[in-house]
Amino acid sequence: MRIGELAKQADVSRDTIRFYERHGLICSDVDPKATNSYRIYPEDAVLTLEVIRDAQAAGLSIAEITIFMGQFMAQDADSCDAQVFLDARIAEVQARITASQRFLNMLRQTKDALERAPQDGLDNMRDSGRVK
Amino acid sequence: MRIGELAKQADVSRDTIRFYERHGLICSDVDPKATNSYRIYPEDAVLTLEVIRDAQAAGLSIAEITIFMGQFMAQDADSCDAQVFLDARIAEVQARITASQRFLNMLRQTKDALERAPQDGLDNMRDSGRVK
DNA sequence: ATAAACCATGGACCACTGTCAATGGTTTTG
DNA sequence: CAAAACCATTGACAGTGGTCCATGGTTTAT
Repeated sequence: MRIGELAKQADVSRDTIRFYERHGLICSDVDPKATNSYRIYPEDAVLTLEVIRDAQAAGLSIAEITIFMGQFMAQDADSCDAQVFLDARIAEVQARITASQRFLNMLRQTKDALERAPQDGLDNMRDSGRVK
Repeated sequence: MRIGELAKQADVSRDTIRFYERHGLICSDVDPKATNSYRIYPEDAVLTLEVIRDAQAAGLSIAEITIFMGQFMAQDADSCDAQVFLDARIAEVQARITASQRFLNMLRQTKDALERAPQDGLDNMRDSGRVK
């Protein structure tokens, strides 16, 4: 698959793919029996890009995702470092999900308060959704 | 409360507080009967900073959080715009949580695979956690 | 065969979210 | 009272995650 096709299937820009590749997130090679310098991407690059999207949504940096991909793909997983890394990421992502859900509740309460009293502000909501 | 105290209680840097204030996320005023130019923050600024943290974890930008704070606090909530805004944020945050949970599962599966076979890579996991 | 669409490379540029340093004033503390 | 700790303002700097443009080559469609 060439970059344009991959970009279309994964719904990211060509430049983003190249950016990821520069950072070691995805790989490609050149068709050895081709005269051009076009890069060929494996079919599962689409899946990889989807994982990257999820990982970013979960708050990981490009550098962290690169490490994760290495561990996910690796034959040579250094299990000690990997355990430490994975445990840290798991804890962080859990914390982020918890915080996100807390904030989601605030969004919903704000919306509800607004629906109940569209004309006179949110005063009816005061101290109803406060923590502690 | 002065900025240093707020920074300590909310566990953010003074500069970050000033940055947020410049962007309209928090407010302060000067003690009118004071000779200095020190800014005074209300007690609930600590809570505000906690909400900001959650909102950032949920993926909102500073600009979006500013809008949300305005709607949360506002007497003058323009309910039509606010509804649209809140619905969009709710959908986005839900999507991010879902993606984060998907990625969290990958992290856990990777960790489990590593624990089960620390020495010979992750090949035992191949095609076990794939979607579809 | 020629225009339109694609590709690679390199580097400049961008918005965002802070952080730091310099300068000069104020308060607190020993 | 003097040093240490605090404060405000300004503006420069930094890291992250891309995006855009120019140049020049290749493929595809008409």
